[in-house]
Amino acid sequence: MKLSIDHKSPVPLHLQAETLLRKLIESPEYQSGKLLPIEIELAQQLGISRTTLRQALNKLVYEGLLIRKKGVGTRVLEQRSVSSKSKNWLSFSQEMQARGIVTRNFELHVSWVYPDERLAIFFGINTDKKILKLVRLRGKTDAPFVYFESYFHPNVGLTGEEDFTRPLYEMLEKEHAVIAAISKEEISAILADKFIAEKLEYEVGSPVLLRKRFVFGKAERPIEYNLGFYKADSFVYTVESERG
Amino acid sequence: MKLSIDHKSPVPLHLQAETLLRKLIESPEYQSGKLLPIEIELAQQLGISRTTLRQALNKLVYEGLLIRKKGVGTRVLEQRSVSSKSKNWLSFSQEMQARGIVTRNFELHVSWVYPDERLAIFFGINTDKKILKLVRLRGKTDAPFVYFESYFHPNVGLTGEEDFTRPLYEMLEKEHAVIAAISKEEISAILADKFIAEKLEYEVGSPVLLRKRFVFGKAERPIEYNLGFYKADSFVYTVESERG
DNA sequence: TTTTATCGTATGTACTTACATAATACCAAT
DNA sequence: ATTGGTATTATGTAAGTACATACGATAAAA
Repeated sequence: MKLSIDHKSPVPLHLQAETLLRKLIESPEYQSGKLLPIEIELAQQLGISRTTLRQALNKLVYEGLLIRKKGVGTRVLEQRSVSSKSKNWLSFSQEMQARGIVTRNFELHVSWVYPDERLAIFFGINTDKKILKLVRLRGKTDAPFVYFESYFHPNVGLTGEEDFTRPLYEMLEKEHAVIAAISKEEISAILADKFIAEKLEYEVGSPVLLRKRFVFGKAERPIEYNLGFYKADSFVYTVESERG
Repeated sequence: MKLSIDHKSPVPLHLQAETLLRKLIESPEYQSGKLLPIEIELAQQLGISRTTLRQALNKLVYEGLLIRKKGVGTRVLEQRSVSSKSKNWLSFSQEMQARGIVTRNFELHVSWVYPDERLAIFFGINTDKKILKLVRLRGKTDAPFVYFESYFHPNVGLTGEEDFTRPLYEMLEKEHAVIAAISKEEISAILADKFIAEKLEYEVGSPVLLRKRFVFGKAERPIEYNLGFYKADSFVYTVESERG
């Protein structure tokens, strides 16, 4: 495999090295356990210093993709792969439909807001760039059980005039050619504060399942950040996993 | 705060710097958002080079504990809680070990009990057949954060005299030729009752993440039912999924 | 008062050099 | 065949230097 780095590129050398290393890691040759090229040789081959290369290597080692041994070399860490039923993760409406639950929107609000710092970091934008915020209160026909706040990366191209009653990712795909490919979620338990209690017709201090979802398109580009506040008595999150 | 590094120590300077930085990160002074000492000054103060200090800083930034801005400085990002990835589901000890979290058992009880009806159904046995119940209170070295109750199918062959301080599924595999192949989990939010609050050194009514795990061996034969009650302020459940 | 330009600050990138250390290979001695 | 010593190999640690760049503060201009 021809390895090269573009010294004229504005992309920092250590980041290009990282990208290249990730490709090596993915190749069957190194997946099999063969040692990667030694640091000195690879650095020379790429025309960068060993320090710069190690900067990239350090990150991959820390990420658990590579393992190094003094006097031996570097190789790809064997990873046990696991298939998970959450592989076909869905938008809310698709999820509820799959469970046979008829739902409806109680509230829907679209607005443009400045992201806070954490959100700006996730999207890789400045805090002075407005982004689209979508608020929905949803539930079964008789009562709401989840309050959503979604924020979208500007590059998704949403105008605010889209039909948000449709399944979200279906609409993104059809109208904006944006594919929601990866979802990373954090599930935690909190207590309903006054605001959430009011929205969910719930008591202050009652248990709420907070579901933070980071949605990425192709090439792990962030497209959506989604918060879901679920009445705990109306919602259980399920996950099924298998050992590789 | 007096900052110092032992230049005579066998511990690498960058690791000592990392440890020190973690203490700074934990202190209320910097938790509030105040900028850390600038790199040049801190390096000089510690008697190490800026490069060595940056090695430690890089790790903490990558870990999401710190955020840096050119021309501005470095400060603490909101500290992330303990999380679990279902992608590689593991026993508790393996999970924590993978995260570099040192844990210990605060309590461990083994007993034989009659299953209730739901449990009997899950195991496919009668309610008059005693099963092994394992109770553990676990956490970081300073305080517990999760209370476990586990029940095992009689066919697993547990005697009650096993070493339950070892990683559970490893022990099952080695001593009973039982492979934990599939895990199905239900995550929900509840409030700490008197019993759980007492165990977790928590306040009654505080949020708790309840994690019910159904573990199956080969051919989907049930082998374990596990309840985990996690202090919500100490635990976030994470899931990563990809569209098929 | 607002806008623009400039400057200072602190981090980011990159390199070179030097030495330490763990693992392995090889060879000699038994 | 086994054991112990040595050399080689590749990573690990550390320092110092130089310059680039983003951010915020300040002053000048409009």
